[in-house]
Amino acid sequence: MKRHVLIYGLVGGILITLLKWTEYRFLVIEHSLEIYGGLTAVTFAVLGIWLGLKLTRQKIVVKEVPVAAGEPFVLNERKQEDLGITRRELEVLELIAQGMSNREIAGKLYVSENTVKTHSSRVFDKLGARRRTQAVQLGKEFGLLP
Amino acid sequence: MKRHVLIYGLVGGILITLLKWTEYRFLVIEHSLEIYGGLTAVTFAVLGIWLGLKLTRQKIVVKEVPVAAGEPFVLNERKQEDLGITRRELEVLELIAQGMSNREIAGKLYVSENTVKTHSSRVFDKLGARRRTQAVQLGKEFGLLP
DNA sequence: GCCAAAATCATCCGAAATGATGACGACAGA
DNA sequence: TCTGTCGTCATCATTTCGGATGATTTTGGC
Repeated sequence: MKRHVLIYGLVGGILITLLKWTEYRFLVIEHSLEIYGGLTAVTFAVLGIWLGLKLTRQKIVVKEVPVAAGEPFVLNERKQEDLGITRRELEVLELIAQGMSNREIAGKLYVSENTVKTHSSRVFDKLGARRRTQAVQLGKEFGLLP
Repeated sequence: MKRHVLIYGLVGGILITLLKWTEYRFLVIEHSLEIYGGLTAVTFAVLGIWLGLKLTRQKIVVKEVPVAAGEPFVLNERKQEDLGITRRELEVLELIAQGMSNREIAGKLYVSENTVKTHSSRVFDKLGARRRTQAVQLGKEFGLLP
C-alpha cells in the first residue's frame, strides 16, 4: 500500500513538471486552456482509475488455523470431563457429525426424538454452540470427534 | 456496467461546464493556470478513483487456510467440476462447515440471506444432501473441504 | 454485441432444529 | 437412606432450514 502512494506521488511530481513545461508551449496557442485542462483531466482520470484498481485489488488475508494432527483418533477424555459431557451426549454428537437428523438419531438409538433433542441441547450448551454444524466444528477442535 | 459509464459521462459533462465557468473567474488571478490545473487534476483523480472502486466492487476476501501439521488440504477440483459446484457455492459450503448460520454467512459475504439460501440449496442438491451437517460430511468425503 | 452461466434477491410454506422448562425413574456413592 | 447424576420423555414458543419458483443483474467467453 505504501508503495502505491509513493509511486502515485512520484508520477504526480513528474506529471506536474511535464505540465509545467507544456504550459508555456500551449499558452501561446488559442484555446490552450481547454486543451491543457482536458489533458490534465484525462491524465488524472486514468491515473485515478489505475490507483483505484490498485487499491482495491483483492486482499487475501491468510489466517492460520491450528488443526489436530494425529491420524489415529483418540478421544480427549480430559476435555470431555472438563466440559461435563456424558457418554450419551457424545454419542448423539457423533451421529450429528455424521449428518443425521434428530429423527434418524432417535431411530438409531431406539429413543424418542425428544430425548435426542434434550441430549443435543445439553451438548450444545456445554460446547457453547448454537447450531449443530457449530457443535461439530467445536467438537473436532476439542478432540471429541475425529 | 452501462449505467456506470452513463453516470460517468454525465458527471463529466457537468464538471466540464463547471470548469468552463470557473475558468473565467480564475483567469484574471495570477497563477490561475496552476490552480485551474490542480483543481482539474484533483477532481478527475477523485472521480477516477471512485470509478475504479465502482468497477471493481470492494471485495475483501478473507481466506482461512488451515496450516495443518500433516497433509496440506488440496481442493478436489475434478470432483467440484463433476458435481458442477461453483466457487460461490463452495464458499458458502465452507462457511456452513465452520458452523455459521445463513444469516451470519450473509453478513460475512455482504449478500442477502436469501442469496445464501439459494447457494446452499443448490450445493445441497448437487451433493445430494438434505441437511447442512450432511452436506459438510459429504463435502469432506469428496475432498471439497479440509 | 450476444449468449450462457453464475450470482443476486425475493416470497411462500412446511419441516427441522433450538431454547426453556418440568418431570420421572434408575442407580451409584456418601 | 438420601442425594446427585444420568437418561428418558414431554410441551410450548421461536428460530432456522430447506424446497420450489421466478426474476433481475453480472460476468465471462466467443
